[in-house]
Amino acid sequence: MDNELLLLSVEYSSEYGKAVAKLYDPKNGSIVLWYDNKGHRPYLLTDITPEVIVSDYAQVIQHRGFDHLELVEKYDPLRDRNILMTKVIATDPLSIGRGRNAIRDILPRTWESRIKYHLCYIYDTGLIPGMWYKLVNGNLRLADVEIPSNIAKLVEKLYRDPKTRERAVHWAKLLHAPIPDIRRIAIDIEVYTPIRDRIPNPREAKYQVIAIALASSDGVRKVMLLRRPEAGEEVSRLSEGIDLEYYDDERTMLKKVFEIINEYPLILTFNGDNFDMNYLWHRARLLGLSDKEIPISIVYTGQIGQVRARIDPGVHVDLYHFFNNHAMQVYAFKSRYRETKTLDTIAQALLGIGKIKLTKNVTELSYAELARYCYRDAELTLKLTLFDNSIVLRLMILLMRISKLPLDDLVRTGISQWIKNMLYFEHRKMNWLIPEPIDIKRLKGSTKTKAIIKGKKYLGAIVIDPLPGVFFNVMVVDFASLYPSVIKKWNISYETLNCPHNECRSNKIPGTPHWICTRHRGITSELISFLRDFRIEIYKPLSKSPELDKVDRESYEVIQQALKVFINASYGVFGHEKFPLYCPPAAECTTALGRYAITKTLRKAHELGIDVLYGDTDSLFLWSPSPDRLDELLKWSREILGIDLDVDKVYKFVAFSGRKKNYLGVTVEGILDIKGLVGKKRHVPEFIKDLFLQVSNYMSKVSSLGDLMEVKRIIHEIAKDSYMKLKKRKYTLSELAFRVALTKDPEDYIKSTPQHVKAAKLLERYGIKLRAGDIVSFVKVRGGIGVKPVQLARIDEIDEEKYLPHIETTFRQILEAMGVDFNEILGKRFLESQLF
DNA sequence: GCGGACTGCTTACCT
DNA sequence: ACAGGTAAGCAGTCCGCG
Repeated sequence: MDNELLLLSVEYSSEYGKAVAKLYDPKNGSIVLWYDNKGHRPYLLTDITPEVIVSDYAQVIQHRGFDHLELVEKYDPLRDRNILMTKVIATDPLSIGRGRNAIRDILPRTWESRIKYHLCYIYDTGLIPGMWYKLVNGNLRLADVEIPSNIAKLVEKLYRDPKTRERAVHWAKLLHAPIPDIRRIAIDIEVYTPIRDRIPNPREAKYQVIAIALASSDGVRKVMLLRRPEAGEEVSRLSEGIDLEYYDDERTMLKKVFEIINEYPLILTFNGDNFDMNYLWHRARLLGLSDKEIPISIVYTGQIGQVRARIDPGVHVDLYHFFNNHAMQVYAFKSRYRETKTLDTIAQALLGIGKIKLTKNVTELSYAELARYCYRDAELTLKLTLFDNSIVLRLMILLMRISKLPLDDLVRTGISQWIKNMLYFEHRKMNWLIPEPIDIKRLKGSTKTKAIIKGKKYLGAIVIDPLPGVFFNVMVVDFASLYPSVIKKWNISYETLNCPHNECRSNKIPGTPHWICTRHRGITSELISFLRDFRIEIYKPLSKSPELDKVDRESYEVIQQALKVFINASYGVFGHEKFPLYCPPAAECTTALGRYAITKTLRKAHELGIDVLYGDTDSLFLWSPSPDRLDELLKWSREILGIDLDVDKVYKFVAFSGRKKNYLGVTVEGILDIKGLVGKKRHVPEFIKDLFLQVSNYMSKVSSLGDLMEVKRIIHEIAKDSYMKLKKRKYTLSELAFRVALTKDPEDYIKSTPQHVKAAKLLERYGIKLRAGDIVSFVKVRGGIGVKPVQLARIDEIDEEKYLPHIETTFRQILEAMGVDFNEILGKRFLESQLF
């Protein structure tokens, strides 16, 4: 790895008027800047010929940013033909498409004119963020990557066609290039505020920065403090080994922190875009520092209120955005921090430590207290990238390589941007014209199936009605990555769907009137195939292989996770109207084929005499299938259907309540698996969850029908007990609280006012304002509007009767699975006699 | 004016 | 700013009722 540099980011330097690459040099842990040296310029494409531009659109030529015109040939994937287009080249990105009179707005039709310049530069140069480069004669050259022999063999086996194999090898290199542990520093600031609980406005930056904490991967543990007489005694070092530096002058302190920022390739913050970096920039300006002295620049993105703090020469990684990415929460971190998204909750979930709890305002803290508090935040921010062998940073680098996005863009955008960029990169690589959404819409038509849910665009998956009851020895088989597999096998892509060739029209997708191209391989189909194959055939098995050592298994696991993020969203984006390659009929075909696969398999199972108890989208629950027949079914699926069907789980028993997406099972390993039962839902009161947990524990020990009878008795006991406790007010308010999330701000509920919103509005009268995303804790009370937020309720106001139906449904779901009526266990009469 | 039947809204979940 | 399908509880409305 001599002299190799890792590409972290590509940006447009308005100072130099050209693209600049930011590369990481692991030798000294610093940033190397590289400026474009080929005179690459921003441009757009149009179908207007140069002659007509000159004659009819002279404003283009006269535009202050106009450079020149070129005629280029492009492949138009929607019409399957090569076309000539005019490339209008400008001197700067703004002239192409920002502000009044941009060239984009002069011409009637343009293509590729909304692509950010720095991304356009990546597509044209083929630079891959996250990869290693060498500086050769002033140019960046991709460093070669050695693929381990076991992987190379697998790739060779999977891909026979030489051209495809070459592409596969390229992907393998992306995934296998070494990942360095990048030197980084986390920053957190505290600001003086005269009013308690009021967050200072960074745009005004009216108050002093009183503390700046720094925690770095190379051992910096420091807090810079502004001298304030009221903050008590000056300590130079905290017992935890944190150095404290005192400054009389805020301006000097900021200059010092900027010097430190300048030295690091990666600057980590938690919400630094909106607060810390934003505040520092405005404050530094207010204190008279010049732009040259401030390594931060504030970029207002298109969206209102969305601010981005750029740092030079390093890269600013705001972890708040990354950890709020839905895909990361669901796939990579298994919903370990689903509800709230503060530094405290995320750190608590992933690191096991939270923020320091304050009882006073930061302004009232002593130097030591303030430093400790502030440092903890910086430390947590740093540790979020250090835990599990820097898994978060490793994941980011892999995601950069797959998406081709610079690190700063990657951490701030969601999966649809990642997939978009990956596909755009591929289009440009093959000299394909990137289609405009309107053209896809016009040429591909609309969806033809009817969704079950009102307001949805097309029919989705099938859920088989479960047979209520308890079943022993249940085997769950499922298709490995059903939708991506379908997309691969049936060549689904926006351009292959309803393609312009007459001979393809008969290649219908079952259950739809759509057809798929037989001439060409679809671009999205091929790309998703690679990601799918690499995950399913290579990295997932290897990550579990006992023959490999722990370090290898772990690194394969990260690769597997990174691929999963893309694969799992690969179908959904085509049904998402904001996705620039939005193509709902393509998504419709994918689900149609998913239904086709599951129904065919269901039929085959029947033929083989296997009882199917339940199924959802891509899975079937088989009741005690004989090994021969099971094997035959799996083989049939692979050979005839062409999709891998595998055994996913084996249950000792499963209890189906008769409702869809609602069952409880215990695996042969003794793991309790609960799906969709209310007792598990986040919002139900703690005391009900606890009752449910008690029953679940007994359930997990069940191994015979006799045991089930015992469970019935226990449910009776637990329920009776709970009624008594409820009546005697033995539960605390907190145990009785429902915890429901606001999906919008309270005032935005127009059509109806749900209970949690009523509670939130009551709270508002006491000056506690809840917003979208916050969780409202409320209890049910007698009189008034029937609910009160826990903060305002008293235990004697509780309306016990309103809790009974909730206890009932919780147990009913379990009891109905056992074929027992709830009233049989605890009849209504019992309740009336006992309770009221 | 009141209650049951119904629809619609909202949330949390499943794949 | 990935998708659709399902369960549950409550809000709001309609309708019939001398």
